[in-house]
Amino acid sequence: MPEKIGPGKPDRYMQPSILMALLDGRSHGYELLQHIGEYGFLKGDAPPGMIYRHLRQMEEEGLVASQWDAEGSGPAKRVYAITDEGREVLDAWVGYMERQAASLLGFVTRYRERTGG
Amino acid sequence: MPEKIGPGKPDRYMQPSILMALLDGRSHGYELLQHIGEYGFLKGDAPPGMIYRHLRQMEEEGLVASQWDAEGSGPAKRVYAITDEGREVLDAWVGYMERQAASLLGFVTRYRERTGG
DNA sequence: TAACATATGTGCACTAAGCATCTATGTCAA
DNA sequence: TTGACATAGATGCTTAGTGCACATATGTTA
Repeated sequence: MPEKIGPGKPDRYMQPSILMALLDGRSHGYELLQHIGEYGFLKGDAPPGMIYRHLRQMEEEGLVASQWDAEGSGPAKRVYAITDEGREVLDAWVGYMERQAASLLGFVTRYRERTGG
Repeated sequence: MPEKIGPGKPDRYMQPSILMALLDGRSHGYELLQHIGEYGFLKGDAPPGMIYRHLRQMEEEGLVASQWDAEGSGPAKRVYAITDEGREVLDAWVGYMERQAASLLGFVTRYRERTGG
């Protein structure tokens, strides 16, 4: 399970961002697009194609579960919810992110000490 | 110049690690291999092929400069030194890493508040 | 002289990103 | 009533970067 997190995955943190957003309740791709930027890991908006691919891959891995929702206005939505396994993976991600933050701050400190800036 | 740093580059931070190590003085690939793990961004050792490719690409970009050193024991080494441009890029990296650490800690805090753990 | 450590590289398969594009559906205004 | 627009989901293609195995060369030492 811990092989699912951490590098070599890039530092956009799409997966934990999606899982985190789903902690607040079920949602669908198009809606998630507009919220996962809040965490500060994306420059602009996430490319739309990206999030759908992530969601489907995460469903294959059992981290989220989806069902179609044709209610409401507009076209049908594929609505996702986080699973117990998703919660575990998110927890592991948070641990990794904490360690990563510590490494980053250590690096920054080391640099400032050397350059006196 | 700021396009050279940040995502989509992965979070192994090879480039800033190499530049940082070269702040302490000129060095060569094989030696750098054994030191850049100290910063905490690599699981085990960096794959040897990786570092040589990075060094040559960084030389193309003008961040480091090399010359052959046949002195001393063992085979000749290609010894690298950081350039002024390399120093600027490292400085930009450090700024990026500081912001990244802040985002990470923000994410972690948000998670802990939600889950109470 | 064969094994080993040092030192630098190349080749290939795989993954993920980035971007453009495509499909479909519902809404609303001219 | 049809054409524009917003919503929603998905695919195709190119490129970048990784990971791993392997190749090459030189000096040291048993």
